[in-house]
Amino acid sequence: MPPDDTSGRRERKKNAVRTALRSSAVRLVGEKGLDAVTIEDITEAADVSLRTFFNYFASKEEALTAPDPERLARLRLELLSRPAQEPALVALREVLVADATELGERRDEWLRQLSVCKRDPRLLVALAGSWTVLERELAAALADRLGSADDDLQAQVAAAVAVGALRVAVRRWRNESSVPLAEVVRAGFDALDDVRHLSRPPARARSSLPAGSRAAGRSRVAARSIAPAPTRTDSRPER
Amino acid sequence: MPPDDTSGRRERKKNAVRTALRSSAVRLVGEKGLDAVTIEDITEAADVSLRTFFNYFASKEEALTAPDPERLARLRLELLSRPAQEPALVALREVLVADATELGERRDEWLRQLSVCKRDPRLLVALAGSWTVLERELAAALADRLGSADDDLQAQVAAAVAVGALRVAVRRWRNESSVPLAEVVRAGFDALDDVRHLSRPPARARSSLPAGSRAAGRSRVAARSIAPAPTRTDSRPER
DNA sequence: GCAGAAAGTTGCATAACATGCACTTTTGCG
DNA sequence: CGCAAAAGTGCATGTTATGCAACTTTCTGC
Repeated sequence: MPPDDTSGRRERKKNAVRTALRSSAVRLVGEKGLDAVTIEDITEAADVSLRTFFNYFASKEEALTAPDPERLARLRLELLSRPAQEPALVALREVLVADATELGERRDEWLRQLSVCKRDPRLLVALAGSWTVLERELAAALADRLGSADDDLQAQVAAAVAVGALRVAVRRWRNESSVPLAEVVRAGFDALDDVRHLSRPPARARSSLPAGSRAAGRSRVAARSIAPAPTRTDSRPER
Repeated sequence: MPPDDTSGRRERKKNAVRTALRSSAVRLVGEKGLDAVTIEDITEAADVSLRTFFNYFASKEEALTAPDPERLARLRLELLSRPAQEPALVALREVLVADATELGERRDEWLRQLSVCKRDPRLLVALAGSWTVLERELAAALADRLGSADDDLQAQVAAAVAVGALRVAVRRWRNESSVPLAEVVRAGFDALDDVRHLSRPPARARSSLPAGSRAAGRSRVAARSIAPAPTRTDSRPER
């Protein structure tokens, strides 16, 4: 059995190379656009050979979107360390909000990465793939936490719902980046709270409800975005 | 301004070519595996030139996963024709269950497509992309329905949640294909119903609740899957 | 119906992508 | 130190993907 694997020169160097490739990719593509940057450009910026790139990523798109393995491992641990009787969505919310807080420290880096992905349909697909990686990781961790089978329906749906809220929140944050990411994420879960009642009239009909209790702790971004919607012009498949 | 576009020889031929390419792709990749089939193989089977392939799809993966534009348009119309005061998730549920019923007629075709996608990580990413296409379409339709802006947070979260449930349901159906797809989808929304309460203890602790009311209409697939979970061996990024 | 416009198909050329293989260098460990 | 495992590299090769310039089919108005 291979030893710990965490810490050690080898592991550190590997992370360094991955990070170098990823950040070089983000920077270059941000400057020139996806198609104007070759993988070779990226490897030269990161000072490794072209061939080495494919030891880390299978494509340019993956380099720009794949979630950090270390972050996934951290999320998994955080989730497992939540109190066992805590409802799944609460645990997910807290873990993801905490994660968003940490990510907020690299705010500009993330914003640029997101805006880069927004531009190219290929990157949107790749980004969708990376969300499902996160989702699977969370679902597996949840199943562990509940001691249930790995394909627990509850766990999968809970993870899907949470990641859905997160995804929408992040998409919104990309436009409203003045607000801390963590707040937007929490607002996303709040919106989830609104939508979750199958048998309730749509949002606009609820303004007459007692607003104090539930709406108390909500962040200001839960309100409708100010940015005018970019008019939908196409409905083509994807790219 | 271009005329109607629906019906007419041109449009019919285009659909025929797209269908031919897609089904050839599914068949060949199902037989030989993704990497053993070149795009040229697919175009020869569909009896068009290699160059024509790229008039329809940007990649092999897209040919195997992109949602049918006609189906998207139909879903949009169905959603818009639901009663205006109906809660978003109810409308989504009914539309998607109805869609699943129609899709159930091409049961084997869909099952093969799904099992093909399951095998290759690239296809899983592409599939994730196609889910988000569906999600965006539904979110836009919902926003229309509510008369709100195109980036309505409620609509986006509702669509994300619904597609999440659908996605998990379809994933499950791939293993439990003896049950009609529509039932599994409905069960997915039922599971959503369980998960949606942020402040409630996890599923296993709720067995003492009055079971009759909510659980009455639930399909039998809502129970834990029989199939033993394929043990998670890796947690690598994606491919 | 017919002429022109618009849309779709095709072949060609070309650069980038992606992978297998063999080889070298680095790292970890006794 | 010396060996084994892991990572990096160069090379060869087939595939993918796109722009461009024909050519063909379909559509529209007259």
